[in-house]
Amino acid sequence: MAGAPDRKRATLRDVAQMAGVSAATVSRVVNANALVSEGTRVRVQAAIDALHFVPSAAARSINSGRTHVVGALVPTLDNAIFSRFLDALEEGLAGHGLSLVVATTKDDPDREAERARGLVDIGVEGLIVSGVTHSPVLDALIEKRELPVVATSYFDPSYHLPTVGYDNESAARSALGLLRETGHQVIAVYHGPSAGNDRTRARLRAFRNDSQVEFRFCAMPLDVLAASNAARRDFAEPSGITAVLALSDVLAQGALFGLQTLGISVPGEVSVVGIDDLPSSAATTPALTTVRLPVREMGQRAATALANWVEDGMRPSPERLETKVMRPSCSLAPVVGNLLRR
Amino acid sequence: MAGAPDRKRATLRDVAQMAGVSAATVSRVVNANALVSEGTRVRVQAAIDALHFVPSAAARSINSGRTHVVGALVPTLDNAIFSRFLDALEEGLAGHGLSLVVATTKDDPDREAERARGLVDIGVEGLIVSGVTHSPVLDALIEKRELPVVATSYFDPSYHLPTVGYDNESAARSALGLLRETGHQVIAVYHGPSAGNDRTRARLRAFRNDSQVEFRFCAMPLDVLAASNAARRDFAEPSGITAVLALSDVLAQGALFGLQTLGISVPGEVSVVGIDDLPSSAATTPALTTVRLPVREMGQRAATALANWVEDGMRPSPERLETKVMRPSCSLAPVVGNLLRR
DNA sequence: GGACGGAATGAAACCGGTTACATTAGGAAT
DNA sequence: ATTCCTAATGTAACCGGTTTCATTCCGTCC
Repeated sequence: MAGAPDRKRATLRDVAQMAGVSAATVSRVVNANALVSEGTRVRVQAAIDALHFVPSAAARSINSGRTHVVGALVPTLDNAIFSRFLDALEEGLAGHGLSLVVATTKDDPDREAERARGLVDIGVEGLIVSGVTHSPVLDALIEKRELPVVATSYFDPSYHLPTVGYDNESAARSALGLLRETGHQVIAVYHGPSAGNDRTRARLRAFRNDSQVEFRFCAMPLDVLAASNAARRDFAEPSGITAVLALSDVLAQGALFGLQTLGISVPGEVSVVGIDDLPSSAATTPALTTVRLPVREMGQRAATALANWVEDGMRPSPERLETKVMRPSCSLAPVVGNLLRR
Repeated sequence: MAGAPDRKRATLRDVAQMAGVSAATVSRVVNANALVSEGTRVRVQAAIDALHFVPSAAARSINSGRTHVVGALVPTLDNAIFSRFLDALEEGLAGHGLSLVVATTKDDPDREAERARGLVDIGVEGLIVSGVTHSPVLDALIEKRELPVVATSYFDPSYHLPTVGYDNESAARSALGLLRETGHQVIAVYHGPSAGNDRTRARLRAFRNDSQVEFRFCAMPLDVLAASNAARRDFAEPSGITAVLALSDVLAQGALFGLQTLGISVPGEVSVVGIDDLPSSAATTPALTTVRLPVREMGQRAATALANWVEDGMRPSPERLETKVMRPSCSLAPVVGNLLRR
């Protein structure tokens, strides 16, 4: 509304001059320091308002050495499991007075390192990363700055950074266990890209050396339609497969939808098991049998761990979060039933 | 691994001293300035490496006046529609050399204002907000700092901030139009909380003053299970309702799942229409009829608009993004069919 | 051999705050 | 009235970079 006079933003000294006091006094007023008389405070505040003065964050942090910002590197936001995690993480960090900068890596270690460099350049005080496989460039950067970094979605107490997460292999083994107990012998394993994603690779390790069960591995993009199409392909004609084990719920839901399109009953004819436990997995018909990954809790724990490290220099201990089988019988049936039908 | 000698982080002058040069020269080396001899450069670089020197972001931005950080205020990350938007936004901003800080508002204007204050305190150069209804505190803050702010998920060229978004009322009207054309006269409208959410309120305006159709409004938390339960309640016994119009796909999916649980055929007996077009909405059986909101594009456009404003001072013009009816016949059927059955 | 020009470097001011320390004034205590 | 203490405020250094301008050194040209 005003003309063009105030081109540059007002500084603390501008305010001081207008109020007829010293810079120190203005600083005191801004920081609610008690040692300012009421009269002065009012006068200074008037000048602050008149000049639209807002203190510079950069100038502040140059003194305190703090930015109150931490960064998170996640594969993508376009997957409910990460966004839930971030939702909890953001909330937890805010509770500690920290802000969260996000950067997506698309599961590419080089891109991750590049983004991490960007985050460090803007002054993050700590970092959240996913998994334990990272570019040497990133490791060097972390070491160079002695940057507090917490690795999530993975539990490995021997890793050189503290991990806050679950055991991916064991989660997959839980899912597999359900299928074995109920007699399934030919299982389609649906999973997302494993290159650049050590969580997926860890889950895949649950299927090594198994002489009793035959696995049909099927990699696909991590999206519902891809899994639906895969199921439509795999079950178009009899194949002997009696179950789909999806390494993430997005794919399990897709498989379920694809089977429904084919008119194949779940769990009557084919069993479906997932990993994640997305909110929507409880609502499908039938509800999905899945292994719950406690991502909300992981977000809170990671927030606290990183916040304490950043604020008090307390390097956190690794934390293992328990996974849990949800709705074990909803989309899962003994194989006898399936065999009878197909 | 080293002992405890280097407690404080190395500064530019530490490097200068070790390399036996002036601070200015170190600065030149760090910034790849051409006017440094090869020998000096090597010597300085060695000192930088030895001391693990990383320049301070704060000290940098105090000179440039730039932080290269912008903030986004969204209701929640725990909804695919926002996280997709942020995914695109983050990517777009990164392309302009800007980092993104996220803060969640839970649709509470006070919390929004408080978080905005936090973002300004850490030095964001611009802001992305959702909708056009904000706390006066936030408006004052924006005006005071002359902060570039783009409002999204809403289109209103008369709003005092530039909007990049779609017309919510018209999106809801499109959905309603589909149901009217096919003869539905008693429609359940499922929607999330409208307090603090002007997008929802705008969508609800599409249902005013309609003498031909009877609406049964039903507010619920924005989550699949809530909608599933609502449907199970509403359709447990004949009610005359022939269609569910959900103001967001999460609820439409929930309604679909709930109906399936009851054994009610969609669209044979009841039609379901949503708004959003989540990726998973294309995969359900039947696929959901829905009004697509171009949130990815909105993220890109908002990123460009804000980036140009921040970088070049070019205040963007409002941008209207088109919504589009998707899969008009999948979960929608003429009412004759429904009437015959119920 | 002296003047000139450009490359390499340094000294110091500066950015916008914070803060340790000095100074002043006014009231209480003696 | 003198002394002492404290509240209120100012002065100036400082944080860690960037940048302007001055300076030095050297090769070149006349």
